[in-house]
Amino acid sequence: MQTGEHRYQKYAAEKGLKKTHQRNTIVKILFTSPHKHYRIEEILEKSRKKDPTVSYATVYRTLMMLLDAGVVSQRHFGKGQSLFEVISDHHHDHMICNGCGNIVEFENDTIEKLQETVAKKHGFKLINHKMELYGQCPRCQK
Amino acid sequence: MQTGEHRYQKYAAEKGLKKTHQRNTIVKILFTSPHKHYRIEEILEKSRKKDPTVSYATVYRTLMMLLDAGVVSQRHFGKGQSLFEVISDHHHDHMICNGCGNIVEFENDTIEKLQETVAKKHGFKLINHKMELYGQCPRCQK
DNA sequence: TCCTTACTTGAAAATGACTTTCAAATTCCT
DNA sequence: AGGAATTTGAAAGTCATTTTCAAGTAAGGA
Repeated sequence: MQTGEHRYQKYAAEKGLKKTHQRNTIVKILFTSPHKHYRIEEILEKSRKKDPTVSYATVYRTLMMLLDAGVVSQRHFGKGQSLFEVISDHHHDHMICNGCGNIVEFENDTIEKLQETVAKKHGFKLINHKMELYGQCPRCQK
Repeated sequence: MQTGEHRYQKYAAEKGLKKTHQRNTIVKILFTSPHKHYRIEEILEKSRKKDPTVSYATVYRTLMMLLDAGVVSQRHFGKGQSLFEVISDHHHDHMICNGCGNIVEFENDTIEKLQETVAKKHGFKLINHKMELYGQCPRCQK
């Protein structure tokens, strides 16, 4: 199995990317707290605590690079900014609370299989999918 | 069963909306060719053929009104402009071709039920969901 | 029909979230 | 150290909406 860090290193070597303090800082932040959905601004803030010279543009560019490297994925839940998350080994979908915005990850193999079935029925070759459930979390139901 | 036209009329009456030529034109276009996914620009063009005074702002505002009235829904497939479609009586999800951008609608009750199960397992009250399958349509696979 | 008031409209300016540009600063190979 | 190739931050540019505002209509009453 390959970790995201691993994949990033390989990608950087292949592309001949130079090691810069800013990029290291940003990447490290992503890898040391995975399983979270970050806005660009959030990553920028965290990065600046370690290296005040990091700019929005560099966070943005680093994220684009990591997307291309297949290390992170980008999501748009509802409106507003998009969120980035480090891709882990297990695929999952999201359930979002309309109230507090909290995001729960889940996986359901049966649904995955049915999606494949639906695609086949229409002659599609399924590449990827997006499934988001919106509702009220237990706390926000009161 | 209530048609979209019906729901719009009711909403307009409740809100005391005035009948204007522009709004009538826009709404009629939506209702006379349902089951399609329109960009704002597309609706604007079609409207202008019937009434050249229709502006982008009015199409936009009419769409927002219809969204609020529960007559149309708004979608963002990938990047770019969002699409609007008249809500029909049967719920459905979408399968989009990465090649030609063609959109196929489908429904799958089993998946719907499983989504409900997932939500319940996490204590969520499910309000709505988004499911999009991306892939290659038969034609684009060659 | 004529008023009056509230609702609408079109054009243009404003907004929000990215994206790209460009000159200055770094990295890294020799 | 020297120099070419990358990177960077700040600022300008894009794109798709969203809002503003002054002028233009419906619609209910006089």
